[in-house]
Order: sequence, then structure tokens, then C-alpha cells
Amino acid sequence: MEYTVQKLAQLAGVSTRTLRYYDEIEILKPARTNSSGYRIYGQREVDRLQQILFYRELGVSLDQIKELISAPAFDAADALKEHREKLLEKRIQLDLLIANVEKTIASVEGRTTMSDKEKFEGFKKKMIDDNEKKYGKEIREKYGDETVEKANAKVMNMTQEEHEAVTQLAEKVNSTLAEAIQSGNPAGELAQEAADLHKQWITFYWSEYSKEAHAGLAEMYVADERFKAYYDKIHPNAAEFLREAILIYAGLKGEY
Amino acid sequence: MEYTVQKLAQLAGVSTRTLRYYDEIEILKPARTNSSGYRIYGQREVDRLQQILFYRELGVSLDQIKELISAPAFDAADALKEHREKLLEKRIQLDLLIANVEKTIASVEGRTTMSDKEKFEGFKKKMIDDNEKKYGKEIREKYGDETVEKANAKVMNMTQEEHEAVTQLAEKVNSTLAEAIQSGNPAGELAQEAADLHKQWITFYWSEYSKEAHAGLAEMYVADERFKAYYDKIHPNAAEFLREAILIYAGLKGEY
DNA sequence: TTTGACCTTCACGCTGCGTAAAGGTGTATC
DNA sequence: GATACACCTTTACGCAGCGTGAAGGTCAAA
Repeated sequence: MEYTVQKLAQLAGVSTRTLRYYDEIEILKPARTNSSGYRIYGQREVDRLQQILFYRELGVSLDQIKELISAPAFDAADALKEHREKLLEKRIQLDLLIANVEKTIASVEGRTTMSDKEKFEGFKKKMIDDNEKKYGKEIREKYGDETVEKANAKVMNMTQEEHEAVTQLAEKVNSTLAEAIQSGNPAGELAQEAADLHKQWITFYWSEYSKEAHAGLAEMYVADERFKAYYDKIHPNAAEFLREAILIYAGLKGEY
Repeated sequence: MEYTVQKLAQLAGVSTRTLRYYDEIEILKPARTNSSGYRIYGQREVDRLQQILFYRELGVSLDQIKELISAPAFDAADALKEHREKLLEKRIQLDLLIANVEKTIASVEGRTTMSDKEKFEGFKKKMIDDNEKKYGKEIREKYGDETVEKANAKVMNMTQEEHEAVTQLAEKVNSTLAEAIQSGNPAGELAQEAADLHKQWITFYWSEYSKEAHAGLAEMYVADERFKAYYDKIHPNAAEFLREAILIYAGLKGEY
């Protein structure tokens, strides 16, 4: 059986444009073209198209499909597993989204203004999600799942007042650090006050404090470019200075 | 506080390109531009950007966000509810996808060739999903949820042999219909054989047969353009002819 | 005055096609 | 054999939300 574009398109339930596009990107070329340049497809092309459409239904990109259908079975399995991981991640994100949207709806309906407590809760939830996305993996690897869960739970349980307090505390850490850095001495009074404020700040998020964890976090500020970028806005050496101050504060490093 | 593009971009964690794009599509314009054409943002723009980013996290399109943030709260709630529906639908689709991908992985891993029984199961699942998507709604409305569930369950429980049998049967229906249509008489022997084959075919999918349901399906073949398009490939009047034949077969219409 | 870090406006690229536009081909009918 | 009409072709812009140059002006510090 031979098919022109439209016949094959009807058979497979796709548009002729799609077939021409598949020809263009070389994922499905016609068996031959007739004397007038018409595309002619044969049985092999029908089978191949069915495979393509099957994977397309699974949400695989055409680029990946191209590899999949010309790869041996074991490669295909690997590729599909990777694809499944992506889908699972997508579902988690989607569930979070839905929860957030529902929270927002509740808040918008609950009060007519947009700045009440419920809306605020929605934002907090978002903050946790963002933190998870950005730093979750590294932090989990370093301090274990439990610490992270507890930190998240703690943010969610914060009252609005507590949340404001912690935000103000964070600002105070920054301003004190900015002042302390002028002195150039991480063992100085202001620097040690900054370290202490920083301890107070993290204990808002951590369920228990340990010198080692505090020092570990300080190291991370220097090692991780995202944290470093944050502190760089205060001063080019802010991250390093804060690390030194914290190490001294935690008693893990002698004064100069 | 006033911000240039980059300052605001850093503050909000977006790119400068994004801010320029938001200016371009008129979703966030700077408060003013200085004498050199630099974009200058103020506090109001910061707040607006935060709102935009919040909705963006929820997966709302920029176009919709534009409406959302300038609409009163009750409109926003409606819009968000609509958005939630979309997300929920998306999740259902995603779950189906994941199930299918997992089936396919299992099939590809189970045997190294791509044409064994497991793979076949994956395809059957896909067929059901496709049917659901295309016709599920109408069929459910006409015959109720239960009938549809049973039909789906029956397809899944078919052995490969049964599935081949039903596919062959479908072809036989078509070829007999094509022959019968030549005679022009829907009450003729061949036409009634086609109707009988068609009954056999649908009883593969339906848990119980009734003349009325059979006749209803025949009407649908004519009324629904997708079914009609399928039968049109046999003959321009195939759908009508089959309907007549079935009505006579089911004893719901006298012979001419 | 010379860096170097900012800023500006184009403008193309990404995905997977939809949707014309402008023109050639095939075939049934008058 | 002309006409109509359904089919085919290539070319190319448009969609969302920016990323990523390119080419060139601006500003503060050294």
C-alpha cells in the first residue's frame, strides 16, 4: 500500500503539515517522491510513524524520539527511565503548584484584600519550595533529610510575627556584617556580634544548633557561588569575612 | 529606593532580559527613564514584579497575569479557579503518561525485542487512553460510566490472540460492508452479514449486547463526523448504509 | 583619558507545528 | 479540450518566554 501525504495523515490522525515537518527534520522521510515531487509513503513509513506517535504521546521530544527509534532496545530503556524521572519530577512540581493555587484561592476568597494572613501562608509555602529547589539537594546531602524537613516544618509553623522577626533579623545580620567588615577584624566586637546574630537567625530554621553545622554553613557561603553572590552584594569579601567570624565565634579557629 | 535593570534583576532573581521583555509586553514598565534612556524602577514596580513572579510560579501565563493583577479580587479568584482546573487536568494526563512510560519500560526490559507480548500490553493501554480522550465523553454521556469502564477492562484483559481476532473481525466487517454496499440493499444477505459481524465485533468490547445500544451506535456513526470519516474511507455512503443495515438487523426498522 | 562595568536597541533561535500565500498537478465533468 | 476542484509543492511568518549575541552609547573610578 502506498500513501500520499493526506492519505497517511488521515490514517494516522495527524496533519499534513506535521508529516512535512517530520520530513524536514528528517525524522520521517517518504519512501520516494513521484515525478511531480509528491511525497509517497510505504508500509515501513507507516510503521515508523506509529512508533513516533506512540513516543510523542508519552511526551518525548522529537529529537529524543529520533534517537529512541534508531537505538537498540537497552538504550531505549535507559532513555525512557530518564524520561520517567523527568515526568515524576514534573508531577511533584505540579502537585506543589496545585496546592499553592488552592491556598491562594482560599486567601483571595477569604478576604477581599490581597495581603491577609492566608495569602502570606501561600508565600511562605512558596519560599520553602524555592529553597528546596535551589539548595535542597546540597543541604540534604550534607545534613540529611531530617534536618531539612524540620527546617521546612518550622517555616510553615511560624506565625506572621515570627516571620517578620526572622526577616528583620536577617537584615540586621547584613547591616552588622557590613559595619564589621570596615574594621577588617573578624575577631572584633562587631564581627562577633554579626556571627551571634547569624546564629540566632539560623536557629529560627534549624531545630537544633551545633557549632559544627554552623561552621559548615559558613564554609558553604564561600564555596557555593550562589551564597557568595548574595553576600557579595554587601562587600566583595563579605562571605569570606563572615566565615572567619563564625569560625572564631564557634571556637573552631583561634584569633589571629 | 530606585533601581536600574540589573539591580532589580538581582533583587528579584530574574534576568535583565526578562525585565526588558516585561517592559516590551507592557506587563511591567519602569517608573521612568533617565536622560540617557536607562530604565529606572521604584518601589511600586518592585511590588508589582513580586506579584508577577508569584503568579508565574503558579504557572499562569504572562497574558493572564496582566489581567489578574489589574483585576478586582473576585475576578482573580475566578481566574485562579479556572487555572486550577487546568492544572488538575494536566495532572491526570501526567499520571496516565507516567503509567504508560512505565509499562513501556517494563516491556522493553522484559524482552529485548520490541514486538513481544508486554509491549503489546503497552499499546493496548494506549489505545484505551486514546479512545477515552477521543470518544470517552460522548460515550460516557450516552451509555454511562459503567459501560465504558467495562469496555476498557475488557480490552485490557484480552489475550494477544483475542486482540488479533478482534482486529481481524473489524477488517472483515469493513470488507463485507464494502462488498454489500455494491448491491445497494441494506436488507440484502451481505449487508445483514456485515451487521452481524459488526455485532460480534462490538460484543468484544461491550459486556452485554442490546439491540437499542447497537442501533444507537449506528446512529452515532452517521452523526459523529469522526466515525463518519472513518467509514467514508470505505465508501461515501458507508456510514449511512451500515446504519440502515444495523437498524434492519436489530429489527428496529422494516425492510424497504 | 582610558578602562570596565553598566546601559540601550535590534534581532535571531528554541519547539512543534498552524496557517496562509502563491503556484503546480490530477482527474472528473461538461 | 476547457473548466472546476481537490490535491500537491515550497516559502515563510507566528505562538511563549525568554537566552544569547551584536553593535554601540554612558558613567564612575583610576
